[in-house]
Amino acid sequence: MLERRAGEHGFSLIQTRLLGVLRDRRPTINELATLLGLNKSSVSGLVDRAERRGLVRRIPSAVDRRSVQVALTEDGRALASKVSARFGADVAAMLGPLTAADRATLTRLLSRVLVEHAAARGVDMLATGANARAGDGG
Amino acid sequence: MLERRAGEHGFSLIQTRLLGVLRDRRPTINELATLLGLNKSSVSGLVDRAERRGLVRRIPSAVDRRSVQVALTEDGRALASKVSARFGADVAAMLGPLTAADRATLTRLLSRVLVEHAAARGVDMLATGANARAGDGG
DNA sequence: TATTGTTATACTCTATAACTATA
DNA sequence: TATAGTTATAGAGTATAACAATA
Repeated sequence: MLERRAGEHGFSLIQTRLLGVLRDRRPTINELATLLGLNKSSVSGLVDRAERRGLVRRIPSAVDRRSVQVALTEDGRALASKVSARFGADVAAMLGPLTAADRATLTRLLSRVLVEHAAARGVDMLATGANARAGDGG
Repeated sequence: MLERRAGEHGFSLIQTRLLGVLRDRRPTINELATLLGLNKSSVSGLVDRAERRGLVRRIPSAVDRRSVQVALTEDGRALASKVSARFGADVAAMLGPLTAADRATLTRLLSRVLVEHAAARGVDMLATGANARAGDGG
């Protein structure tokens, strides 16, 4: 569903993940590669294409002249918010048939599965707040 | 997780979906395009690459000489089974932390959400048996 | 005329390896 | 020497449009 919503705005799942990751970070290319699980050269091209569309920009690092920081533009932030909101509405609609009590149960069980799955891989989802955001690539 | 398991055997998610779809069907290129949600020219290339690896073969249709049927080879079937089994084990391990009762509850609630979501799009999951198979592209 | 599948073309996405600028 | 990022290259995956063969 996220991919379909992104497609409505003419961009891909990985571009959506890029925008999502940048909503609360200003990472370097290397950090982005780790966050997205990609090679740094892949990220370089990804950022090129997003920059060409005016969604992100490269900011030279003040402390290390080899390095750049990648940040959302206003257009990029607006697009990320719109796609995220629509995706959230999709999920809400999908859960509509359940009673409120069943939705609460489902949320509790799934959260536990996901948190423990992440913990088994050394990621503390409760600490980062990643569990509260949709489409952030985490 | 499915993509990661597929990657262990050197192939992609879409190739895995192709093999999964072919486990109980022998569709034409056009039918595959509908099943996978792709353009027929994309499917033509997809089948080319799978055929080059010996995983599928093209069988000329007996009734329409324009048409071909795509079928798994023995190698393709073995690979599909192996990836499917590993993915099933991944899911089982992920649900391990839950009690048996919680697993049953989660299964019941998720099944209902998915079945109704499919029904809203005109797909009867209970009739096709698609709900009983992992990695079949449905 | 219409349909099936392939091919030509163009673009995104991905990785590896080589490169540059800086550290 | 080591690291950050880019570029060259190669390949998969995708769509559109044009095409050949068949219906």
